[in-house]
Amino acid sequence: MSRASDRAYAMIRNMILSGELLSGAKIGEEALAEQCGVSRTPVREALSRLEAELLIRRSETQRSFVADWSLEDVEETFELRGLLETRAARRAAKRINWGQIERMRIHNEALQKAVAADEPNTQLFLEHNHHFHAIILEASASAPLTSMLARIVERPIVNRTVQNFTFEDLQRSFREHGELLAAFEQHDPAWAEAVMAAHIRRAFHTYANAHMSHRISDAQRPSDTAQAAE
Amino acid sequence: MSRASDRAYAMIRNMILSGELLSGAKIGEEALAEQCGVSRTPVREALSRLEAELLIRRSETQRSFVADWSLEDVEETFELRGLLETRAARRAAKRINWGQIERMRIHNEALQKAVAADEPNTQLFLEHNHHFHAIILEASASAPLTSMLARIVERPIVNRTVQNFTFEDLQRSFREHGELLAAFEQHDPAWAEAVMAAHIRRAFHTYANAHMSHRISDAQRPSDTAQAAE
DNA sequence: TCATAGCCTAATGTATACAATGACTATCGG
DNA sequence: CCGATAGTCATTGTATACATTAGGCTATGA
Repeated sequence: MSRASDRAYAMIRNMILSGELLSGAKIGEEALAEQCGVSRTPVREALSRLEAELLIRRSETQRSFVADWSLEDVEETFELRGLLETRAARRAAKRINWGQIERMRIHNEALQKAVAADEPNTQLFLEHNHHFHAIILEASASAPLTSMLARIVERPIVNRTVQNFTFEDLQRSFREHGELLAAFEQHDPAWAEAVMAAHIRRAFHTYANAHMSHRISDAQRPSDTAQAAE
Repeated sequence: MSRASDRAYAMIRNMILSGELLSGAKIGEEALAEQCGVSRTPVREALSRLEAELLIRRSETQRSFVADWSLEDVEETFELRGLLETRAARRAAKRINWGQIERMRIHNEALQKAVAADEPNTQLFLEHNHHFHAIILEASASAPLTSMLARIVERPIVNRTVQNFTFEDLQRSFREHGELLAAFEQHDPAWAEAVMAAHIRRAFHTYANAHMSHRISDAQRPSDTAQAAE
């Protein structure tokens, strides 16, 4: 992959998710290029990607702004994600093989260890969580579905959500993954679908609750959360 | 909007959909730039968009190829589109206002006139069809949903499909739109959803049938559209 | 004092030149 | 004769300079 444009993408996304760039703030290509230490060309490419992920909004005249997500937008996004991941789970349940299940199991255990340690490693949790869900997509064997879920919005939202997870939330996530695995072992599409639906719906409520209570403190502290690029 | 990159986008998409560029064919930026009469910069932007729409596939090493869609991929895409448009219809039924319904009605009548004339104007049909569905999205009042449906795949597929529509197909499409309007007038989400689901499902079968019967003749004639000299 | 028009500034769109990287080929050694 | 390696060619990635366009600011007139 291209080094400069990826760095730019990661840095800008980081700025947005960490709150360094406020919602609705105007974004200048030149300024970003300087901050990222690259030219405008890769910055423009990064902005395109971020726009596709809905992290950036463009005015009629092509000026870029940080997208301002209402809670309704976030809920709708969760529901769309639910729609698609649910479908992926159903397809995967029919097609998944032993090797894939085993890989999922490994990631799920690693994911639990990451947060069970004395010092929970959220970053590592996200890493394994991502792989876990990626294998489901792989097993769903649908290029259009994969492309849709891979590109749009989901991950930023997931990441933001997990920042707000408590220890119990993380444990519950781990258990729900276990149930998914059971459904996959049985190759039971209906079960897998249902578990996935609940999994994502719960995540939304966790997000919503945390969002409500943290909203004020978020505005006050400039945020220290680091974000991993792909 | 940017003139050059839009032209490039339109031209390249056209080449792909018309079959001038064969499935799996390698795409060179330089060559395309020359054909489109623009520099590589807007071509690169166009390729990004086309990649997001899954009309172009990129190798691990970033070389571009025309995507080769299996019938299964197309079906899956139709189902995903159905999932999303169905949802949009449901939301729209609750929120749509009289003005929007009226605009839809106008487009639907124009759309019928376009193909009822002595010489059916498919292009015009598509234009009004697009507006008709765009108003539903507008009425659904969901930014994430709109973005998802607007960007990904749908339109190219729709266009390819309509190429295969017979006169009766087009008339039926018109009538189904009418039924959608009735559901919207009643603000009946369940009805709107059901009609939309049927509308899209029928479109898929029309596509599939036409695809089947044309497949052989397609394979036999080596494509009468010349490949550009290099 | 307010509104409008024109200029000026700043930001985006495009072209081109250059750098880096992958692919292909030819030659040399086994 | 086959395979591997190195060198060359083609293609993509990045930077920069230039064109174009939107938006704001100021000045002038009513």
